[in-house]
Amino acid sequence: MASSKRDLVLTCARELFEREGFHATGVDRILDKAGVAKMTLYNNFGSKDQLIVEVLNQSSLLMMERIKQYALEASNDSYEQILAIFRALGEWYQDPEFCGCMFQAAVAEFPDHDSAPAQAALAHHQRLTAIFLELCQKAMLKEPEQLSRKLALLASGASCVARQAKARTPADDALNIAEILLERASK
Amino acid sequence: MASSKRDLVLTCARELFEREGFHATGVDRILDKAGVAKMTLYNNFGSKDQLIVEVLNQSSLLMMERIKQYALEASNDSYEQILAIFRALGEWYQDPEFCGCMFQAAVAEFPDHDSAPAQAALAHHQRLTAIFLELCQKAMLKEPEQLSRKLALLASGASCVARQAKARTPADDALNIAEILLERASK
DNA sequence: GAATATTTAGAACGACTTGTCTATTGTATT
DNA sequence: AATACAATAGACAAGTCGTTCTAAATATTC
Repeated sequence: MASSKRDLVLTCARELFEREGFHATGVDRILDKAGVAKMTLYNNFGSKDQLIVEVLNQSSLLMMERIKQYALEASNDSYEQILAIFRALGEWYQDPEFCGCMFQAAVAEFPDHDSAPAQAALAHHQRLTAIFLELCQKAMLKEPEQLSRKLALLASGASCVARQAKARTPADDALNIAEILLERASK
Repeated sequence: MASSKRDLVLTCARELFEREGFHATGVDRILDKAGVAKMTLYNNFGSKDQLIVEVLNQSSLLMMERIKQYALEASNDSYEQILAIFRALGEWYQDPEFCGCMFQAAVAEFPDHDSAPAQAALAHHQRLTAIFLELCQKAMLKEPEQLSRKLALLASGASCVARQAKARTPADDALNIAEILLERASK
């Protein structure tokens, strides 16, 4: 299969970028992990920068799918689905593989606002906000735009704190705040 | 003055680290900006890593002083002082010099949890939480520990989102949530 | 003013980086 | 079986990085 090597590189790169950062992860380490020659990487992606962008885009779509699926499995009620997303965050933070949100790392490592990684991170946050917005509207909650922005802010904050403290406490706190916000927006 | 050169390097390094990141900022760029020879840096700090740590520690203390002072100038009431801190965040994000919270960048660029920069960032977050805790206790708010954790989470989340979107909206949203939380904890 | 530190500019070093080139091996497809 | 393509290992170039060293110039102290 032609694309299997490509996907392999993509996956290995994502794991290393997550764990050790983008700049700190050399191309050679990705190659070692993937067991692939250097030219296969450069033939498929052109450059490390482009590989980073593709990893970010793939990760965002993957994460969105997982979030949506998790919400659907948790409940049929949009209100409950929103809370389920925050419970999912708690489980994510408890995962020993968890090393913080990749997109927060991307904006930190590529501070130029116009850089492709920074824009990919912005797009990711907007996608997350859009998911919340859709659920807020379905649940007939008041001021859904502002509320979805707040929920996305809570998720970002929880991920940010969890990266430092490596506990589920931030997710619990965020969930608790989300419950309060939803309750107020429902009556 | 012996320490003036040292402080100059410290300040220039902080500005460059903030704007362009730690790894992306080479030692030579710091020297150019400070107008200082290479050996003055290495005689004063020993290494770039140590310079980073000192920059982080200095920045944290500086930020804490500013926050406390801002709160004191805003009001005599602890309750109002908490809200004033979130209003200060909004002004900070509007500053054209704002490039995101330095400590969030530090944990992203030094993912190793035991690294000195990561620990400095953790200490910074704990200091911020401690300030909130003190104010919550003075204001006689319910469950001050949990509440101060939540407030710190809000501040982190707002900084995180503001770095991407570069607007005061996240600060306004965080302030709004904080108002809700304080109201609930006061009655 | 002499002696002692400090600071300077700049060369040099070794380790690392991304990316390219080449020559060889493996693998499909016809 | 033969041709076309993909992938391999590894050397290589070119550049950047942090760090050290040296020798001259400057500042500080006695």
